[in-house]
Amino acid sequence: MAAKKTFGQTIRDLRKAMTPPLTQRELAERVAARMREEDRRGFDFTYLSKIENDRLPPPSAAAIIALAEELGGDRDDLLALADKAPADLGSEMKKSEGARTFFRSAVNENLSEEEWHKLLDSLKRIKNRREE
Amino acid sequence: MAAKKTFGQTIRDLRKAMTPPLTQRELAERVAARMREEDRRGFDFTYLSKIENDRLPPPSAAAIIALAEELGGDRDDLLALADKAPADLGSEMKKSEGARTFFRSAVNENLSEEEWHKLLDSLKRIKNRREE
DNA sequence: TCTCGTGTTGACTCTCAACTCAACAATGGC
DNA sequence: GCCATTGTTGAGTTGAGAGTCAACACGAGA
Repeated sequence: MAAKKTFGQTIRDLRKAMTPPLTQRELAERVAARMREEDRRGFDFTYLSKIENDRLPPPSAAAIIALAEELGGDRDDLLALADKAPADLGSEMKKSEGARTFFRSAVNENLSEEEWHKLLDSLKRIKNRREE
Repeated sequence: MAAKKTFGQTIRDLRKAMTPPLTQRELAERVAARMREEDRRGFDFTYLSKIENDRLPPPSAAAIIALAEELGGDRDDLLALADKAPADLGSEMKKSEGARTFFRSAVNENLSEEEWHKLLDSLKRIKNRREE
């Protein structure tokens, strides 16, 4: 099994794999432009440099999503690499009573990996039903 | 349907319903004692006062749990009232790859209340299957 | 009336995440 | 050799969350 790439390495590889390759300045500029529409935070190329070298932890979820969009990477994969799950949970839980109830029950049940997998299947079925 | 009590009102009512009723100073002191074992933060009675009057948002999850324990309230109910994720959700996410994957997908799908409800049904079915 | 216990308030502090800024180093074309 | 582009680094900033502290208000009893 190949050693898992770090978040920073992954971003750097994606950036260089673009045609044409982007510089840190270009990428950071584009990500910043995307982010300013949704969020109030910026994204400086020097920050990107540190992230690519894993000298700082991965950026905010908003920044990761903007990166994924600019680089054509998979947004979920990048979020997972950055271990950002609990952050997004908060906002979803605020919006949705159903989400709160569900997660409280799920955690209380102490599910196994297999059972989480079954739930994921249920989710996929719900999603497909919607798209029909 | 009775109007939902705020977090602050709920805490105040629980505090006064104790036998004997606690003062803000007493309760805050006990909560602080409990918290210092787990956490590094304190809990001042003037902070409690503001919380009971809903002049500040509910405290940290650790403080809410300590409050629930001192007051004999239901910990998950209080957490839900405060719009906080269940306390152990964070650790659940760290432990379980399946939980992370499921959660990421669920949040990205932006589910409706009804869809969350369907998921809860799936969860119940899984749980029942286990108990047979 | 004094003061004790209890509750309230405004201003301040502390910490952390998520960045920004100024300066400098390395590399490659001219 | 010069300088333009690209990347790196340490120090500093900013905003939000989670409280703390000093001071004051108010009613009940001695």
